[in-house]
Amino acid sequence: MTEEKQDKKDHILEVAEKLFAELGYDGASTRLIAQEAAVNMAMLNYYFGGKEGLYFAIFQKHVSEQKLRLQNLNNEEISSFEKLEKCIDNYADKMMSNCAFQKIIYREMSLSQRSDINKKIISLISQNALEVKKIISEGINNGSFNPEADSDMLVASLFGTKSYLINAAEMSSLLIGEDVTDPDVIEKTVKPRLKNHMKKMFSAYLINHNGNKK
Amino acid sequence: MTEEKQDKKDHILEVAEKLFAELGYDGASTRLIAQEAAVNMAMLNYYFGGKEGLYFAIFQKHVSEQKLRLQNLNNEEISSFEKLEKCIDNYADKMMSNCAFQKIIYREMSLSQRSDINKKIISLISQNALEVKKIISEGINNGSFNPEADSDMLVASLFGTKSYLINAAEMSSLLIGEDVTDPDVIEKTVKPRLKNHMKKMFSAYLINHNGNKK
DNA sequence: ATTAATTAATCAATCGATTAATTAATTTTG
DNA sequence: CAAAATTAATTAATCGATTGATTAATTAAT
Repeated sequence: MTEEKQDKKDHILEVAEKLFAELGYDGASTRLIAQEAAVNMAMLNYYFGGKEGLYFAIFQKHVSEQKLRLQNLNNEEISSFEKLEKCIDNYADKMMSNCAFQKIIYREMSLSQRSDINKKIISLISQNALEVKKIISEGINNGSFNPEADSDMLVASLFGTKSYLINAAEMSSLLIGEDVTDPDVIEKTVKPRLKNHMKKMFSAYLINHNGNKK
Repeated sequence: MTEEKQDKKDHILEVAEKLFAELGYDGASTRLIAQEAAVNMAMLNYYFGGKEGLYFAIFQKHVSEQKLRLQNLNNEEISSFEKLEKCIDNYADKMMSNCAFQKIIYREMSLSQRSDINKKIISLISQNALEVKKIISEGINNGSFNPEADSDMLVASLFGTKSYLINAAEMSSLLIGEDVTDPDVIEKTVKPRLKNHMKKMFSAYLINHNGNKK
């Protein structure tokens, strides 16, 4: 029964995440979430203590999942650029599985409310961002990367490009000429193009930087 | 009196834009907007026909303002990269004046509601995005840009980097080590670094692309 | 005198949350 | 092991608060 109960909670979390991503925090009413998850509205409060608790639980889930992943990368003995390539692949690969959550995150981050949630987001995302920054800084320090490179802006470009593709999906679709919310298109078009683009561009800027005369 | 009335309407629009950016559409109640703008709540409906009308009016204002600006760029007889540099400067310079509106735009674009507003946004933003894409495509076609470059992804990187800095301001502040919502910091630090970063990176990738052996 | 602008009070609708009642599951006990 | 007792899970109905919008009355402008 504990397993069934957990399945039920997980199902609610899934439905809620999808609806929060589509409609926003206020737009996704508890009534709609309960209806869509086929549970009584009072169960949301019974399980999660309220709407905010449900919202929190979604973040908790992703935090714990992420902690498992984010460990044995920076230990490997490979070049700085190979590390960076792994980061690029990693974030591009999570494109589909994390799509809804990413929408929620960036939307929440752009709001000046719920500062407790905001702090949670920062501590969650900052791990990734600071890790990437560290890799770039290392590359600069050990002389393999362009010494003029701006590690902060590079992080902004890496994360910003992906978030633009996902959060501004309608614009991206217009640009690319295909529906970038279609899983097939993401897998066969967006992912490979994003990976290739980031690697080539970063490589040209960080490694083959022989055009700077000054 | 018509002038006074227009000033009043403009003032309401300013206050509303700020509050919508900070708190989101649902978070900014008409009561709060009216209070903050020091007008009676009923005036919002009297002037704009309702909350949605007020929201619409903000978009209308920016659309009409933009149409004035977006004309005599692509006519100039300068190199493709110089055009691209002008675009970079242009979007970086609008960073402060457009900050609140950009938050609203990207948040709205990531939501699956208000499709009428969404279309307005797409038609507004797509002009800029497609213009940049056109410049890059031209550069590729006339042989001055890296023929392997992905114009769509480059647009995503340009717009995505800026939107990351603004919409994920708390993350950016953590990265950079300064408060990127502070106008002084934007002017003296963020703007020049963003401009320099985008120009250098695009230059390395699009022009000095001699590291590709295949 | 007529229209426009502004106000305070109020409307119905929706929201998240809670209640009390009922059913299911689990534990205790004889 | 089975009946009773206790706890957990689930439901429908309802609560107060807040929302956007509207009204009727008042003031200002034409």
